[in-house]
Amino acid sequence: MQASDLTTIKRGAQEILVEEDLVKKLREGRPLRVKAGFDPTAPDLHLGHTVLINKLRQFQDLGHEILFLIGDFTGMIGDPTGRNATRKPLTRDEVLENARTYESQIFKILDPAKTLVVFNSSWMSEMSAADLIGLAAQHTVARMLERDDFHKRYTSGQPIAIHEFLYPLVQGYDSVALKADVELGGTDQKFNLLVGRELQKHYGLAPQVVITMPLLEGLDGVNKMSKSLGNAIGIDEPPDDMFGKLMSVSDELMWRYLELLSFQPLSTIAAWKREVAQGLNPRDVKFRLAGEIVERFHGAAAARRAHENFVARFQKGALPEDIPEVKLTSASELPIANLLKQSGLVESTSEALRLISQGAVRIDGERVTDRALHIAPGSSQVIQVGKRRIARVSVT
RNA sequence: GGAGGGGUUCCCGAGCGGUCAAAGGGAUCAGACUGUAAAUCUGACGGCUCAGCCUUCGGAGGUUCGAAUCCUCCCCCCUCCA
Repeated sequence: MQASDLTTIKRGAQEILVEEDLVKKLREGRPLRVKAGFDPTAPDLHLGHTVLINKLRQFQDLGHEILFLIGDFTGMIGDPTGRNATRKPLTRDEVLENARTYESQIFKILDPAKTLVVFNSSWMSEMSAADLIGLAAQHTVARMLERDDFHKRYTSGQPIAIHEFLYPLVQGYDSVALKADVELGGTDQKFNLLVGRELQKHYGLAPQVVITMPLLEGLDGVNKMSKSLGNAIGIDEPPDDMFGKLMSVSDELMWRYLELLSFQPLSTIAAWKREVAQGLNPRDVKFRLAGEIVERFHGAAAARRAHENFVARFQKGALPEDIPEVKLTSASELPIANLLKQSGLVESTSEALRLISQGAVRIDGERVTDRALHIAPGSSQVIQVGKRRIARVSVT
């Protein structure tokens, strides 16, 4: 083991439990079995998820073996206490379909040759009721209640279904079945990851090292990145959107993104920090960040084009290259507010009128000031609403 | 099974008979500025055939000139006791 290996592993990690164990395992000089578990639900990965995947990638680069575990067993049972009552158990086919989607997404970061995708149903569905009860006997209710969310729910009187206690045990048992040396997870997974350690000891294995990764903040810089909060950057997003969203990250948050998302060495990032302190525009560092990330998911050419488009559009105010075309039909003259709504540029005529009075609407570059403006059929023009909504609208 | 508390506009959360399309905060959007879709400041933020009108405060009825606010029934969530 090289001293630098440990530095690489520690980068960005929230916690390593227990670091001495990790050092010991690394010293053995064999490829370690590094596990990370994922839901079998339809993956729609965003950059927040890639923090963990990047860490897996670093392990690969150091010669270790990745066990990409898909938790299909629990997914196929379904979780009746889930907030969403309509949440249905997934079928075998859906799980396989989702697994394929995972692969297509994660292999933009991971090396397929060093990644083993495994399903926990392959050992869990073999388990008998007696085995399961035996597994459950390895843990006590009091210890389960130590988990923060269980504790909160219990003390505030919210229900906890029995099977919810089983989920951490199943996840922990996965580590037993896989003989994992290391397991990675988000900080929110700490408890479950530690259960894996306990269970491995019970089953006579060396306990895995637990590494927790921080949850990446979303574009707002406050909440964790999540699709439902609308502050996420999806890894399948078009290059221009991805680039623009990364540019919209605040100057402070940019450094966090660099630490957790960039593959640039920490020494390089430190050098950039010094440059900014000496007067370099933080925007230019953000360009580097945005360029690297877009390149990772879309390739170098797309990254270059996204950069050029961004400069043209937001620094020079040019129109984007691909303006969506909208065709409307109308027998008579169309009030501007209705035209905006029908073209999908705004959600309601009320919003349209509001935006016009705020000076946000432009037709062929000319600001619209007349709320009552009518557009005659047979015309075609480029309409902008704010900086980012734009369409070529023709009325026939 | 018994006793309480609560369901308000995207979210949190005020309001408790008229002045309520409903305070305040968050999110979002726009404008200004700029170094960028950073930061900051200002404004907007239910819908419509838009200086007017229509529909919202868990659901259905009712009282009243007038209800998010009062009454009745119903649905849902939570707490305590059993």
